[in-house]
Amino acid sequence: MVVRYELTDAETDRVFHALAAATRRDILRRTAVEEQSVSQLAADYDMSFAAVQKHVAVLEEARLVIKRAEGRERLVRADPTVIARVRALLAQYEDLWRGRIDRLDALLAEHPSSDSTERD
Amino acid sequence: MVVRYELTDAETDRVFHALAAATRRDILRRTAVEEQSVSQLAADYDMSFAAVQKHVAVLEEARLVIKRAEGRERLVRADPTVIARVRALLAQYEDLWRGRIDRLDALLAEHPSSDSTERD
DNA sequence: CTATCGTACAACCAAATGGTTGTACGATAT
DNA sequence: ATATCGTACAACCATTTGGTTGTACGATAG
Repeated sequence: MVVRYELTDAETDRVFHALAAATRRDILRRTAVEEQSVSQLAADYDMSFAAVQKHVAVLEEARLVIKRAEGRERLVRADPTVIARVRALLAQYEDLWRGRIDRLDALLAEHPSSDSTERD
Repeated sequence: MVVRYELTDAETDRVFHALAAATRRDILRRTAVEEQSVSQLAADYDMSFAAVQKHVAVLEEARLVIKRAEGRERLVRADPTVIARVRALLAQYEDLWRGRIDRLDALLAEHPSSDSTERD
């Protein structure tokens, strides 16, 4: 039995909110390709370092990126696990539309459930 | 050649923002299963009719739902096409992470492109 | 040791968000 | 004809968001 973590409503809110800004999506893309320090990221945007720092924090709270310390730098890298869960959630909406839903836990989609079986 | 509509940054912002609230995700689920009037939707939430109306408007502006008039009612139904595009976008982030990107248009992900080939 | 780099964080501000109530108006039911 | 239902929309308000600048502090370079 694979313990598949389900996102709560609040977590899902945070993830979609984090994805709802082009700068943050860009940061996600860049850190998906390669780990980047906050100042490396900040260098390419037309806003203050502190602003970029805040965008990274939003991504971090949504657990879309992970930050680790290396000397005085903070290296940011994308973590695809939450993205995968969100993709699965969106797929469920499409399945609902197609009338493809039969399993109860799919109907309960977003509502808290302890665990379920892996399929992906 | 399949004309595949790509979402602009602003459109993507709107879609993710629309998805970043549990009430709106619930409306999307309900209208994915069956067309619902605005007051049918509103009946089940602990907020004013006007508030629900606004949530529906946000979903509509993101083109996640379509509203049609039937007598004095406005019937809302989910439209899965934008969802599908967003799922594809998220899949690209995962692909970036896995180093699976080889085609140029995938690297340009979100940036405006006239058309591309269908694969889904 | 000192200067600087990378970061963290607080305070502040304008704009957007998410709720409310009130008014208006066409469609329907009596 | 009148009352009511379903909706639209404006005005208002508290909170959140997304930016700013300024200060502080550990890590590194000279």
